[in-house]
Amino acid sequence: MQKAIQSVRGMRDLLPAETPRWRLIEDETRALLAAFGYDEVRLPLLEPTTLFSRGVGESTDIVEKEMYSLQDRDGDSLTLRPEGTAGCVRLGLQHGLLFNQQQRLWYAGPMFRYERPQKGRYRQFDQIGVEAFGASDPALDAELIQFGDVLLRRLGLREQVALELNTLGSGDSRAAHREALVAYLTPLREKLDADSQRRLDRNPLRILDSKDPNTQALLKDAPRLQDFLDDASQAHFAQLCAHLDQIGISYRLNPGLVRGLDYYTHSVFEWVTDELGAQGTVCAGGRYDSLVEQLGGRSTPGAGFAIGVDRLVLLHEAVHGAWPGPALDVYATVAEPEQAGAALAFCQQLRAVVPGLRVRLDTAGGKLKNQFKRADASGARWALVLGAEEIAAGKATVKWLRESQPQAMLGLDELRQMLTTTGPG
RNA sequence: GUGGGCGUAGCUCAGCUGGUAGAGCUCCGGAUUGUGAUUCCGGCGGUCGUGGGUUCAAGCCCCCUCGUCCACCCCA
Repeated sequence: MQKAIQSVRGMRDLLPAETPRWRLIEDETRALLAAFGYDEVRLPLLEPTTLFSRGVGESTDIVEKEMYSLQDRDGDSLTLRPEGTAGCVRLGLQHGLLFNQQQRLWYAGPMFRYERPQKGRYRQFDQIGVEAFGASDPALDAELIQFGDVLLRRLGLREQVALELNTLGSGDSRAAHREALVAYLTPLREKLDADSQRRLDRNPLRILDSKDPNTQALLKDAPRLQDFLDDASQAHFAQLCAHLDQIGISYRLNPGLVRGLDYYTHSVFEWVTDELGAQGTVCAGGRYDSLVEQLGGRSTPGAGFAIGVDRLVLLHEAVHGAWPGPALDVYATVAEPEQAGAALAFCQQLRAVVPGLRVRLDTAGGKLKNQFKRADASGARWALVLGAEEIAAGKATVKWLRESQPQAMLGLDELRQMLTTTGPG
C-alpha cells in the first residue's frame, strides 16, 4: 500500500454532513445582498504581491509573515489573496468603476493566510466581502452594520453576537496619535511585557489592548486616540452612532478595537461572539477612505466588511445543533439485477413528473433486505420496490418508511398524485 | 513562531506494574425465496501515526519526527 496523501495543514475538506449548513448561510447572505442592491464581482485568487504590501500595509502581520507567495515562471511574485478588499479596489480601478461613481459590490470565496490553525482559524478560509465606494457619509457605515444585524437575525444568531465599535479618525489624526504613543512608551520599553515590546515597533495601537496587568498600569496616562480626533472625525463618528440609535442597533464602544490592516480610517466595527473560544469575530470591517488613492486611484471614499463564513458555520452549529433533515425523498430498490435497466428508466420518469423530488436508485445491489437497510439509513420517507411484477405492470411498489401507511403498487401517475398531495413530513 | 493535550479497527474508545491487541457501532452473511428501524448467530476489518533506543519481551518506558486539537500571537 502506498502512503495515503493528506490534505495540506489548515486546509479543510467539507463533508456531506456539513455542506448543507454552508449552503444555508451562503444562500441567505446572497439573497440579502441582492435585497440591499449589491452587485456580485468575481476576483482572481492570485494577485501581484505588491497589491497586498501596498494595500494591506508593509508592516502588518499578514504581509510580514502570513502570505502564500510564489514566483511565476517569468519571475514575478504572486500571492494567494490573504483578504479581499485590496483585490476589489484593484478591480474597480482597472475597470474604471470607482471614479465619480457609486458602487456596491460583493464577492465570495477562499482567502489564504499562513497561520497556526486553531478553532475558527484556518489557512484557507472563506469570506464573503461587502464593499461600497463613493460615499463618505456615515449613513453608509450604518447601513453596512445594519446589513450584519439583519443577516444575523435571519440566521437565528443575533442573540449570540454583539457589535463592537470604534473610530480611528482620519489618517492624519491616527498618525499623530501613533507618534505621541510611541514617544510615551519608548522610555518605558523595558517594563512592557514581551508581546507589547514587539508591538511597539509594529502596531503600537494594539498595546492599548494588552492583557498584561503590569502593562495596563503603565498605560494609565498614555495619550488617548480620542484626544487626537479632529472635528470632522468626531462629527462623522457621532453621526454614525446617532444612526445606529435610530434604527435600534445597540453597540459597545471599544477604544481597544484596532483593525490589523493599515487601510482603515474612521469607523471600525466587529461582530463578536463568546461561543467560539478565542476566535470570536464573526464579521468585521470599517471605513477605508484613503485605500483607493494608496493603490493608485483618484481619492475615493469607501467602506466595507468581511463575513467569516467558517465561523458563522461554527456558530450556527453551536447554537442550532443538528441540521438539516434528510437529503432524499425516495429510495428505490431493485429486486433482481435484471430489472436495473427498467429501474433506471422508471426513476428518471418519476423525477421528470415530480419536479424537485429527490430520488436515489440503489445501485449497490444485493439482497432486498440490505437495500431496505440502506433506504432506512438514507432518511428517505418512501422506499420503492422495482421487481419483475412491477416492471411488467409499469408500476412500482411504494412503502412508507416513517409512517404506518399501507404499502401499495402504483403506476407513475398515481405515484405523482400521491407524492404531490402529501404534505411535508 | 511559542506553549499544552491527544494519535490503538471505517467511527467512538478500553487496554492494569512492560508478558499472546479488545469492546460497542458500522459493514457483509445467515435465522426469514421480494421488505428497513427490535432480536439471535456468524464473519470481514490492526505496519497500535512514523523512525530509532532500552529490554528475554514495548500499545505501555526513553529520544526524534509527523499529524491533529486547544491556547498565545494575530485575525474572518
